[in-house]
Amino acid sequence: MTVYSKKKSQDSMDVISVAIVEDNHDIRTAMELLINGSEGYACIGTFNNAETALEQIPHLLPNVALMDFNLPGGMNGIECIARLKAEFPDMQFMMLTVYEDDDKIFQALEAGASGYILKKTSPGELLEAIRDLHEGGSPMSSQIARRVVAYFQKQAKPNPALEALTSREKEILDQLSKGFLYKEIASNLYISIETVRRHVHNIYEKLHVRSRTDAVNKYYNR
Amino acid sequence: MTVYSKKKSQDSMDVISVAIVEDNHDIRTAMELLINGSEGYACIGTFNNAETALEQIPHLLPNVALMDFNLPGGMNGIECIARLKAEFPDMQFMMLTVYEDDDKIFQALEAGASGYILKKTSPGELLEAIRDLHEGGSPMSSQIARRVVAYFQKQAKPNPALEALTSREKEILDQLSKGFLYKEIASNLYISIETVRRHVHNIYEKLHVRSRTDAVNKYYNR
DNA sequence: ACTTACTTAACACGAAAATGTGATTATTCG
DNA sequence: CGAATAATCACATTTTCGTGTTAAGTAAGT
Repeated sequence: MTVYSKKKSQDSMDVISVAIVEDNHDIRTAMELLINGSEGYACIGTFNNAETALEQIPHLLPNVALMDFNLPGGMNGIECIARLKAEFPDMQFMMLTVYEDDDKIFQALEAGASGYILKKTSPGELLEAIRDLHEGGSPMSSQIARRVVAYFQKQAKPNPALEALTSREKEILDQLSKGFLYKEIASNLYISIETVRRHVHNIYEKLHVRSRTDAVNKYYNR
Repeated sequence: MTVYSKKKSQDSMDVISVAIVEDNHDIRTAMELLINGSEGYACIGTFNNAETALEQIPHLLPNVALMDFNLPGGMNGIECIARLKAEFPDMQFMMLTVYEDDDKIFQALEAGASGYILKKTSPGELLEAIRDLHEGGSPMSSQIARRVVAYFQKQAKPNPALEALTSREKEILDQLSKGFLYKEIASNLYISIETVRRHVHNIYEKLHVRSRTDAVNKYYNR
């Protein structure tokens, strides 16, 4: 579990205000004590459920909010982050959980969490991660980072079926994907609409689809 | 905050073989000396350009390749990674550069780099990053991680125009995006095809589009 | 010189989609 | 309780799309 921090930031030692949303009493109290016992950090609020947090945090306006995933009641930490982030885009959220699976990670990041660390993280590293987050970093273990990177790489590689298309066909497909009518494509590429039809037909055959939408979906790897 | 689990390689101290692709002679030699001088690491090849690396690395098969961005000759480090990764998916690539801008980062990750660290990284951290990479992590500074996360979040936020759609309309749009015919949508949702037609019509009006493809493009925020 | 593949083009037919207009139930909300 | 919104169904017309078939000119490679 390594977090490389760009700068250790002893310079501007302004106090970072922190809120904690965590249902487990022991963990919550331990974190509160840790944060309040460390210079440069202040825990200004703790909550054991999302609903209360959602109500109080807008008044407290902490710099950083630590969020557990599982919370009692109808709302989980992800949803709680999403709502708060929508209203306070500058507030920084750190997901603090035991889950390491892709779904949870991506959901959290999409909801607006910028940091994602595991509960087994040491007190020292937690403090460092909080500061890191506050200063514009995205603290996460390199294991977590790998998941995110893998997602990137998966997204990047195009459907190999597209390679079977000729350059002209790719051009046509690109026009199709942009929603142009056949006659528009024909006029854009200075060819007859019948030729467009033929190309489209060949494209559909090669991609094994029977409609524009399916072809475009393959084009975008969905 | 209980368990302290430092993922140092306590288990098998197998030697990690490393190749270096870097045109600057001083940096290259310094890294080579660092790696060969450290237990558990072996530098089995160094190259000052992409072409030679592309030719030799397939014979050396290092565990990890450190890649500079700027290289003399026609090929840069990104392209070099892309080609090698395509042939050797298990080989791990670390981008080692001075650039911190989004484009370079994303390009490197898409090409297949799993680690991305800056040249100013300390020798100790470099070694740690190499081992980390070899063990399945994605070492990167939290600043770099933030860029990646930001990309995620940007991708996530849906087109606000979609909010104007009713839940039923969103449901229809989702079916449209999957390429279903009207009659298939009708049967999937247990409604008449005429109702589907009507919903589609309303959707198009709200999204200001005139075709399925345009609607789907808006749905996917394109 | 002879394939093979790509691009271009035309015509016809039926299926599907888009447009326009109208109308009947639920549901929600002040 | 009314009013607004959402969801449902219907019919007619026009346009676009998908498919089948045929074929000529070009470029690349054996």
